[in-house]
Amino acid sequence: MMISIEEMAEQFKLLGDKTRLKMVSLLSQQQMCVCHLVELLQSTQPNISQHLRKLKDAGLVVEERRGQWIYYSLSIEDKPHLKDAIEYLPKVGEEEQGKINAMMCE
Amino acid sequence: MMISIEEMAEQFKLLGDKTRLKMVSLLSQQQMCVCHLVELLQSTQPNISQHLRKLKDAGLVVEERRGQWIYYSLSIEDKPHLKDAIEYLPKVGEEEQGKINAMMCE
DNA sequence: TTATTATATAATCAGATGCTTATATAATCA
DNA sequence: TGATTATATAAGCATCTGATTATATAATAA
Repeated sequence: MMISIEEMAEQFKLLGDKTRLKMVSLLSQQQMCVCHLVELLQSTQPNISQHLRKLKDAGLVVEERRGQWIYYSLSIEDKPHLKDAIEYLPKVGEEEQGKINAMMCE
Repeated sequence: MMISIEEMAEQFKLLGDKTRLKMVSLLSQQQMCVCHLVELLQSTQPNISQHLRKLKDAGLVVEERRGQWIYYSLSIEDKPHLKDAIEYLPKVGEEEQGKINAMMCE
């Protein structure tokens, strides 16, 4: 089934917010829980949760609970139009990557 | 110069509206003047003009006057992240293509 | 010149959007 | 059990956005 132009517009709209696009960029490198995104994006937990909800409703991310934490990961294997675009997103800098590594090892 | 994530978000936001995405889809096949888009999208002239203005401000389209008409065409050769995504846009159907051909020959 | 056609711009407005604050739910720990 | 931690949801609000209507500008035709 071919994707409709309306559905594609909805997906682009989700990427059209810099907070969400940054989230997608981070999740394209590795799965993360909400608290990781809150810290990396210097935002609030409800704000990140609400953005994740929108991404999840559109099928762009999937969640997986592990104890208290819920890990989110990108789900775009079946969305080539997004996959290509996301590959052009700037990668995180060294400093930020350091923060990510530190968080992931805790 | 690498494109920033903010700039990419701005561009995705422009594609995140179904009227504009349809315009981009049509312009990806051939250049058109405002009146063509108005007819094909069954919209009003000011509405189409204002969407074109936003696309132009972001550098996604360029204009070229020919007499009374101003032809717009897509300008994404230098934007690979958009180019790939746009190639996945559904192509117009036979009926619509017929309308386009008829308009272009007048 | 005046009338017509094509396009742009401005003003308005209803509805959508993103963020904050407060609260609820769920898992874990003591 | 109660306390803590992680996450989700709901309400409120200021801002943004897309569409309409009215008007302005520019090119062409009579």
